Amino acid sequence: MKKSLTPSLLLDEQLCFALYAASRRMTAAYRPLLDALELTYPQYLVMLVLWERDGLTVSELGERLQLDSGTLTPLLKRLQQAGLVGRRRRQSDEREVEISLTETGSKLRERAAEVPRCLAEKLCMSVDAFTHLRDELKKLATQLASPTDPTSH
Amino acid sequence: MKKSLTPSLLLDEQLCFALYAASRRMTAAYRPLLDALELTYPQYLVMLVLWERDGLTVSELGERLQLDSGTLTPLLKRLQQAGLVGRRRRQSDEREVEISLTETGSKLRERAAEVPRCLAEKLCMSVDAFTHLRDELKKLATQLASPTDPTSH
DNA sequence: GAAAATTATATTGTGCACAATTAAATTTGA
DNA sequence: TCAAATTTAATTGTGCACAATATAATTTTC
Repeated sequence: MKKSLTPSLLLDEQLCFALYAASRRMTAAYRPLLDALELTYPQYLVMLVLWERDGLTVSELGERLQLDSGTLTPLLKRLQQAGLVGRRRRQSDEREVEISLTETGSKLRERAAEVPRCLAEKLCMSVDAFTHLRDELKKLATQLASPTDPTSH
Repeated sequence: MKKSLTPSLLLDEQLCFALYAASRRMTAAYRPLLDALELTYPQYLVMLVLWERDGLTVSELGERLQLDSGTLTPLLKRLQQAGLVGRRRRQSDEREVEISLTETGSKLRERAAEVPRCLAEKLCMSVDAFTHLRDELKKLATQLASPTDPTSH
């Protein structure tokens, strides 16, 4: 069984494309469920973070989700427009903008609780396979995030 | 060792977020390499397809990459602007637009050959691990693409 | 305590993604 | 044959991503 050591340019052999395609499929699978909550997928992720810990700043949210202010600022303004979050400058440091759940935003969590359940059903995966794949992806992301280290060969 | 059977809303437990974050990291890892070729990541994917088989229509490219014409049309116009591809209506069916590599586009393949090599180096993964993760992601995408089947429980 | 450096968010611009609609060419079928 | 249905791209509009820059507040340093 030959294993190529010279990485090819064939689309179907690329890890990057499998990842890219799977990620878009995942977002598409969430879409009908999130439509019911009137959330986009990235907005849903922001809400997940806030449901865990309310009152984070924009940069704290960005650190958690690995998104910058150019993405988050307009997204958060849309969530504010939708009445799900409030935004106000911190007294202690006026540069920071604190994002807080409104009562509506807080209550949305109950309706969101079934979203992961619906997805899990669609996945038809064992808990072990789910956990393993998730952790492999986390390792991959960590590896990709590390600056190229020329000492490692 | 307890394994939760009730899917949680915690960000770090989500497969979807691990996938989303890893995919963006992967694109970010390609960016410096593709900048040298003056290609974006989706443009690179289109080139991979064309290097395998030239003269595909827009919809054939879309089928391969799972992208629609709203994404591909402007992207292909930019590749045309960059002198990498040509676009012309087919004589046999004027509805179809055939995308063909220019000589410049064709030659770019040689410079692109080192891109997967650079990435492979950064990944620090065995060929087996690489192949396994890639195939797991393909299976995941397939599973997510299937219409929800209520008979499956 | 004021200038310089740093930090945090916002703004601008480009390029995807994708839904929805439109337009044009081709195929089908009564 | 010719009207209806289908197919294929293109267009339009919204919402991310992210680089680059701007703006404003705070901290540091002298």
